[in-house]
This record gives sequence, C-alpha cells and structure tokens, in this order.
Amino acid sequence: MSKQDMIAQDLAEKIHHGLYCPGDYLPSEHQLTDLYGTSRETIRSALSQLNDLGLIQKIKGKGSIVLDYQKFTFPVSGITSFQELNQKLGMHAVTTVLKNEPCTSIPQYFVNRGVDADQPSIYIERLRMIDHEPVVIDRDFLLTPPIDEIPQKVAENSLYDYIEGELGLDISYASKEITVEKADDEVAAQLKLTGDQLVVVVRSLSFLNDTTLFQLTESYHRPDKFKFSDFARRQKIKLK
Amino acid sequence: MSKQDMIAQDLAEKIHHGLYCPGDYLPSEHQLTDLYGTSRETIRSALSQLNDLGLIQKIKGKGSIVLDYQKFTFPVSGITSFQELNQKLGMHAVTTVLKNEPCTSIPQYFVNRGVDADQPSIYIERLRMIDHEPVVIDRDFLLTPPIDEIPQKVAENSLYDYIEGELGLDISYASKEITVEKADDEVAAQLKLTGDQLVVVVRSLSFLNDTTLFQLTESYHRPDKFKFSDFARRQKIKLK
DNA sequence: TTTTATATCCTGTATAGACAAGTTGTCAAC
DNA sequence: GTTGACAACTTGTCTATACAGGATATAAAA
Repeated sequence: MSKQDMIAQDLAEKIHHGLYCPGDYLPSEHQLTDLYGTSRETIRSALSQLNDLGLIQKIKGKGSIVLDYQKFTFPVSGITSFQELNQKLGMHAVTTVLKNEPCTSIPQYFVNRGVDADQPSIYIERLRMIDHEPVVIDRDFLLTPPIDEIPQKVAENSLYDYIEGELGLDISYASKEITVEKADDEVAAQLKLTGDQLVVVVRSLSFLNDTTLFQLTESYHRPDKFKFSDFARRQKIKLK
Repeated sequence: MSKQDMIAQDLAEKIHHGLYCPGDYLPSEHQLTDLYGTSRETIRSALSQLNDLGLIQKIKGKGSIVLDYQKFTFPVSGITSFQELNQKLGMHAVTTVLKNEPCTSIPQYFVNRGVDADQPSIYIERLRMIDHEPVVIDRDFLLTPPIDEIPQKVAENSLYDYIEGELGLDISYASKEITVEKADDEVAAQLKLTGDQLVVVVRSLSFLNDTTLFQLTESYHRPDKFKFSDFARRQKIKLK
C-alpha cells in the first residue's frame, strides 16, 4: 500500500470516527505535509481520492471541507459486493446458494455485448434474504479462465475476497446497467412477486486490471426493496 | 481551461473519432510528453481523467489501452442534464414545461435529508416525450438563493447551460438515489401508467463547488423506458 | 531446447520547487 | 463608515528529476 493510499485511508477513518466533522475544514495541504512527513503532491493525491469518493470537497483558495453525504445515503454504486455491503451496513442478510455448477451458455444480454455465446463459466445462483424475506437473486457467471471453480464455502460468503485474496486477481472496473423488466416465472416465484411481476434488473460486466472480463452478473431485485445510491461529480471534459 | 484538460479533451475526441480504437494502446506517457510539449505529470493528469471516465485502462508496465465500454452503454450516470443526454444520444425528445413558479415547500424526502422545509425555490415541472410518448416527468426545485428565477425559454431548453453560463455558477457534485414506487395519481396520469402504476423515481441533491445546495430534483420515469448505465472502478481505500 | 540473465521499454510513486489564482483579514486612505 | 490596497493564507497547475517495479524481447548460459 502506497503512502498516498495510507494517508487517504487514515483521513477517511478520521472522518468516519468524527475527528473531522461535516462542515469542518481538513488541515491545509501544507499542514498535512508536516503531519504525515511527505511532499505536497502525495497529500494532494490522497485528498483527490477522498474528493472522488465524495468524502470531501476541495475549494480553491479555502481548503478541503468534509461533506455529510455519507451519513444519509451510503454509496451502493461502484463495484461493491453484496457481502461487503452486508458487513458495512450491518444488514444481517442470509445467503442461500441455489446453484454452483459449470455452464457453457451465456444470457443474450451479454452475447449482444460481445461475449462469446459458448464462453465456459461457473454459474452461481444465490438468493439473498433479509428478515426472512427474499430480496435479491444474483446470477453470476464466473468465466473460465481465469476462474476454474468456486468452493461452496466461498459461494456462501464473499466471492470477491476469494478472487482478490486466494486467486490474487486484480478486480478493476465494471460496467453496470439498471432496468425494470417483467420477471420470468422462476424469478417471480423465488422473490414472491405479485401484481405485474416487475423486477429491477442490474446487469454488469466486471473486468480485471488487464482488461480481462471475468464476471457477468444479473441481479434481480424486488422493486419495493431496491435502492441505489450514487455520488457523482460533474465532468470537466465533454464527450460528444 | 488548463493544459491537462485540453489534452484530456483532445485525446477523448481522438478516441471518439476512431483515431485510437478499442484495444489499441495510446502513445506512451513519454511520447505524449513530446507530442504535447508538456511534462509527464501533466500528461498523467490528463490520462487519469480518461481513466476515471472509463475511456481508457492504465496498465502498469504496458501502457494505456482504449476501452470499448462507451460503444455499448453510454454512461447516463454522473451529473448530466436531460438536455445534454438528448443532444449526445440524438433522441429528439420534446420538453413541455408544465409549471414554472415560486414555491415555498419542499418534498418530504429532502426535508428528511436536512433541507429546510420552508426553503424558497422556483418549482419547475416538465414532461419529456419521445416519439409522442411520455417518458419522464422532472420536478425541479431551484433554490433561492442562489437562483431567483428561470426564464421560460431556459426551462424549455437547458437549465444547466443557464446556471453555468448566464449565472456563472460552478456545478460540482450531486447525490442521487434510485427507487421504485407507486406513482401518485397525477404522475400516473401524465405518464399514462397502467397496471400497478409502478414508477422509477430518481431523486437528487445537486451542489455548487462551494458546497451550496442549489437544486432538488425528483424524476419520474416510466419503468419500461428507464435505463441507467454506469461505469465504476473498484475502490482502493475501504470505508468502514 | 530450455532456462537465466539483462537491457529496455512501460507506468507508479514520491520529492522539491515555482508560479497562478481564489479567499480572507488587516490596515490605511478617503 | 466605506473603500481599496495589500499581505498572508489557501488550492490549482506545471515542471524536472529520481527511483521502484511490472512487462517484454533479446542474448547468453545451461
């Protein structure tokens, strides 16, 4: 872990623990330079990370002010596994692994986006329940290679811990799409949907640092239990 | 506009025009240093912007590779106005301004998040239609101050052009939340909803660079017309 | 042929210094 | 009291340099 990461981590924790409160200014970059014994650019890199996360707002000529966004709406955006969210939010969700088997066909959505239709993968289907109510069904396709198999214990817990820890792969980015669709009968039954049987579908393609695609996911959310929070910054450069 | 912004803009356009194609490597940082006649750190800042946007992927020891994410799912995340999307995607949407009037009460959602219940604002309600079909209803509350009034012509076109251009305000960041709810009768009628009358609600609070809140928005989307695309990078620092 | 160095690209990180530009308080001049 | 110049802070940008460490091709050694 680099200096700038450690400083960013340290400041994030201090903000979280209330040492720096929303509305407060952080010490100036010059002061942080002395505090951490590094150069100003290293401090600036750390602050830039916090800025991107929405933890602080940098204001030219004034300083870096702590934002209170986190208090209300925790970001459910980004690449965050269900298990990570579960821990952070203290949700006490229960995961049931419905399927965990090799598979050689991929949903049409992903084929349309250039994935080979016969791409071998491990198919994992999991039901997430909170307070004995079905909330989400995750259908994951873990591509082979780079992933050969998923131990049952891993499927029950954190996929990402296993991929990053055991396999040593470098999860880097994902594209994500949210739509609302009519659920198929299987999903409708599993989520105990009523009425129009509308379900929120989150589909994502996840990539390693070397741009290798390693995971396809379809998440089906009960609409009344679905919430997506995001923090966004206005883009400086315009894409035409 | 700074050097790094101009370089980022220039590279983004070259990628868009196919001068650099998905899968290609950009010239190395050293080569770009010569091309643009700047220092390496300036080049790196520019590349970092493209990296954040998901236009490229930086790989240590190899180079910066152009991603093809943009081709399939254009990011509808971030702070982007409907009018900006309309232009970029060539949607030919038609906007009807239903209301544009001073207002002194704010929806409960925003009050719960700390906004003063009696906060004065300009209330603008707009219906967006594509191919003569109602798609979205936007309910905007533009806070007074910093915004005193919205000319009718502006409400029909781009709010953000006016706020950034005419008023010279510096739009910086927003928090956003997506849920699915039962529509009230007014929205249901305007969007011609059927069945369960479920509607996708996007609520956001938008802020200026100096952390001033200036806009509250409730967007009601017809579920069958709703699509949200996002590009996300895995966070290096962990928020507990 | 296979393996092992090695040179040489690349990006990542860190440092030090300089100047521009926004913000704020002070203090003198009016 | 008000205004305006100024100094002293802040962050933003840019430069130049250095070294670490990953990736890769080539050449030497086994």
